[in-house]
Amino acid sequence: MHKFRSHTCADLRKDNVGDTIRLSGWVHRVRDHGGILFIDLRDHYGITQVLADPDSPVFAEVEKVRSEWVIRIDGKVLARDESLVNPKLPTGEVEVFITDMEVLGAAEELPLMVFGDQEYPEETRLKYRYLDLRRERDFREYQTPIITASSPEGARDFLVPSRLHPGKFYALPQAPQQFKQLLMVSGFDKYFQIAPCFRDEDPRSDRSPTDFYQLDMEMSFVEQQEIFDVIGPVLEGTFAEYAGERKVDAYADWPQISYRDAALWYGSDKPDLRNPIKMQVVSEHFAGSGFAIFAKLLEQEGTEIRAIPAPTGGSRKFCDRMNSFAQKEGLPGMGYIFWREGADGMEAAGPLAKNIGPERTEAIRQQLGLGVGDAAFFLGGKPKSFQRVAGLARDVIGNELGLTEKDRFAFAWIVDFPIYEKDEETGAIDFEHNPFSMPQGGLEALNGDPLEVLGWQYDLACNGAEILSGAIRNHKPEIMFKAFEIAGYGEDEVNKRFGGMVNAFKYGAPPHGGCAAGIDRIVMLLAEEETIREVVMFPMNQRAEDLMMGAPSEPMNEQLRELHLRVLPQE
RNA sequence: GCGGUUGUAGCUCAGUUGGUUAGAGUGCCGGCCUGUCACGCCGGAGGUCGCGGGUUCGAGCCCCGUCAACCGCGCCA
Repeated sequence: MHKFRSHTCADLRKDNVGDTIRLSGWVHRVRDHGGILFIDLRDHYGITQVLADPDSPVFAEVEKVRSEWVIRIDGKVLARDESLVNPKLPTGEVEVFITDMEVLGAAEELPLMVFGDQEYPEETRLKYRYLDLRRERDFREYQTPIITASSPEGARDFLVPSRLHPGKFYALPQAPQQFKQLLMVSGFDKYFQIAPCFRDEDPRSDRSPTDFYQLDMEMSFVEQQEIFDVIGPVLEGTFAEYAGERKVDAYADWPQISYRDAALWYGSDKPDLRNPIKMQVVSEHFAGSGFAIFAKLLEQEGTEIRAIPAPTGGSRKFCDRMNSFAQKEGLPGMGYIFWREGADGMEAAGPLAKNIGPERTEAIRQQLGLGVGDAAFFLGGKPKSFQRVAGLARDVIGNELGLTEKDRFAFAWIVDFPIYEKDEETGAIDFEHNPFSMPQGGLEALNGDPLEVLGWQYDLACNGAEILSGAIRNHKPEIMFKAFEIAGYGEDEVNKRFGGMVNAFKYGAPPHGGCAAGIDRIVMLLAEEETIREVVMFPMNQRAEDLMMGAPSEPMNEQLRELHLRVLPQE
């Protein structure tokens, strides 16, 4: 017989009754009745109830077993009496009478219970990840990080010192970006990879601090829409596969929204379209009105008043709560109007309505299409100053009023991103996203106002998260040099940083484009988890530390000597 | 780098207005129990209240500092 098992803990059925078998696994749960003792024995595949009584030659040893010990048992498969069948277990019609037992691995008192639904703080779960992982089942695929080569992408590199070239460093690739573009230049036409990406940036709850995976693809001789038509159905199918009862919007219905419109309507470049609220510009109703704060504001250049309609939000309590929400987020406040049933029919309430008078208030109501029981919130200033908070407020309003649909995956392509942005403090022009995108209008467009130039560049948003981004690439060296020049990088600098790729473009590069989807983030959405750590096998904590392995750690002196490195003491 | 929240038994948590010996559940140890499947019943052990300082007759609770975890901003596809 096999040293550890003849069957897994999910195998045994009525057909096996009478068989002598061998199982190995973890002690999931012990129920000791004195004269009879039950153990739920667990392995990766399932659970089988095994038992012993004083007739078993190893009864005394079985009594000593505790949770999470690893044991091997030999025994005889018995049918359970009909009244004793456990319908919760696939193996519930049988049980195994223990005739021999070996302790393969005892366990100390556990810092974290594998059994049950008790929740544990993340620090505990990460430090004892191997125990935490025992609590989950049904894994189908495993991934571990793979270190490959280097490629600058805009984020901070992870550096790896070179032993053979003292003073030089490798870097881990932030994305396979340049390599896949080089493959297009080679003529391979279509490429995909599930690619590890390494970035040394400060963590967020939805962003792994060191490495993550992308479903990466690239195609030659295509335009933006063709890329959508390839990756869209793949993602729709992927979501549908794992969505269960939840609704997945059909690819054909995914809207394409310009970056500018997304900012205006949703206050975000990754809008959650499960929420039906769409913001609108209502400046005209406040210009020269009796509400001095907004009226004065509008005299400055580049300012706007925007409204967030809130159907069914028409109570003072709710409106005040949203106002203090805005204040908590650092704005002076958020004005509001709400409409209620008055003595002579509908009346508008709230301080704003009094200030601007009934005619302007009514014009706003009509523009926003609101009625009795509804409310609207107003934010003013330069859009950049309040847009983010407006987007957050839209989320909160949608959720609190129950307007945002649950159990649905809603997608939106965000297109027409500007290529450049202006630094508010220094006034310098820099790339808004990565520098590899083709400007709409080509070289000619770069001769005008850089801030007006849009790129063939796009994201895909799902339920308020960015799950994919991509572009038609800039494959023409002369356009590339010009694009970098506008951002303040000379030819030398471009050659130094992206020389390999720019050089390749000189030898017959096809037009090409592609995208990369964030796999970890997609899994996070499907699993409805709030943090990326829940869907990563061995995650780092919020400070980019591996609590289980104790990484990062100090190197040994000999390692440093070999690498010709010396560590400077911290300031 | 900045801001917020949290830190009490192995683990998850409660702890009132500052007042006697800091509690519960679970786990652990001992006893009882032959049909449980979150088994049940009885008993017991287990505490640097994150750490340091201060206020007070008296601090888990108030104040200051510090450390750690998490969340957010800056940063970043």
